[in-house]
Amino acid sequence: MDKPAPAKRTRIQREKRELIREAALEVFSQHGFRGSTIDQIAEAAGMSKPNLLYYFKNKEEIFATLIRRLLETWLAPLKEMDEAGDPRTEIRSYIRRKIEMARDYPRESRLFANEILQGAPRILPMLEGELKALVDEKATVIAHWMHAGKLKKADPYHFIFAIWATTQHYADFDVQVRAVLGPVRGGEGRFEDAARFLEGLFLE
Amino acid sequence: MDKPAPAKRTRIQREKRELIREAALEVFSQHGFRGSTIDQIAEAAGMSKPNLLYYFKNKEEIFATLIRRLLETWLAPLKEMDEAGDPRTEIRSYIRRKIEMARDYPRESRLFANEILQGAPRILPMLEGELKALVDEKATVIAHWMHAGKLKKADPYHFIFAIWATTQHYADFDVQVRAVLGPVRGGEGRFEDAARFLEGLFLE
DNA sequence: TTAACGTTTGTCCAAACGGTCAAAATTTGC
DNA sequence: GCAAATTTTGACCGTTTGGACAAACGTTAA
Repeated sequence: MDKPAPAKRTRIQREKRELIREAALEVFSQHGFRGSTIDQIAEAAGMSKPNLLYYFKNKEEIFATLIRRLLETWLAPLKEMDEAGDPRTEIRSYIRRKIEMARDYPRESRLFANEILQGAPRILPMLEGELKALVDEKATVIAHWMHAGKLKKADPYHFIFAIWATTQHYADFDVQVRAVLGPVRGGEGRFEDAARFLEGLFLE
Repeated sequence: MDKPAPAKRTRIQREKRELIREAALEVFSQHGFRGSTIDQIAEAAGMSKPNLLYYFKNKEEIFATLIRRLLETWLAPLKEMDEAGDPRTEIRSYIRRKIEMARDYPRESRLFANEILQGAPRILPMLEGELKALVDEKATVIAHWMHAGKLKKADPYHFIFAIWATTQHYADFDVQVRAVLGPVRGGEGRFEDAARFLEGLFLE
């Protein structure tokens, strides 16, 4: 009789919850939190609203689990940046991974952008905690690389911001990018073009 | 007895409409279109909902006038880029202007970002028309500068995208930037730091 | 077979929302 | 000073929305 509150989930619960998350990602990333309705998500997941609410307590909770998972995905590429590796190779790989994410997971990128735009009401603590700590660490690494003459000297924090901004731009502002590039240059190749351009920009 | 449909507006109408636009910018830029209510805007403007609706037919129309004005502001800095000027000076000025806009008009930037994120439902034609035309023109100018050896060679379209992305990042992702930089480096000086970094990035 | 448990649905509700309207209050032009 | 025009307000309406609930349906394992 209990709602699925504890972690002991049945097979159906695991499947349906995943189905709902997928549908919610689709809807939330297109319309934002307040712009999305439970009905829309339920329909996208192929079930009725009360049925959906059997699996998630409320709209907020669906969004919360989505954001929680998103942050993992989001921090992963930066975490992989290895102090022991070759600086230029590491930066190049990081840019590549970020551009691939913009291409393959644009919905996640937009969801994240949406949340930050609204002032990050639900993830501010994580930005000030986990994210800041990670960036502090990697900024130090980058600073060392620059000091050793392996990279052009610059502010490592703004260097990271610039990589974030430029790569995510191709997911978040995709409509604008395609509108400006037109049907020819705005085709599938645009991500490869972008990657090449960004490598040149950030690595001389 | 007529609603303010024609252009002949009274003093009060001009003042109140401006007041509403200001309030609407505040609210829309924080919550997006669907996340904002007429009541919120009315309260921010210090008037009742029916009173607000005396000046604007509906929510959509408030948003429309805001977006229309926004696009002017938005294209202005790029328009000012002068083929006859010194390339490096022109680019530097453009970056400066964009960073100043991120600092002084973050609400406009967020409103714009919000609209694009949702797929630009209301301004797609303008992106494909006016904006594309302007970028095409300026990309040609930049390409000439690069060809003449005045700037490092790169794809001029992605060059422009990168300037947009990095500068607007400081308005749209301000919360994140401040969270990561912390209270010390995240103070007022962050825009100046950003400007210096970006000049270095884009001009060698 | 059947009892217990898990899942799904139809119905319903209260609050929030966009927007209308007529009447009251105020301002303006003569 | 007054009539006409403009501005403001309170009350109201239909719709959408998030969410509750009990009843019905399905599954599983003793």
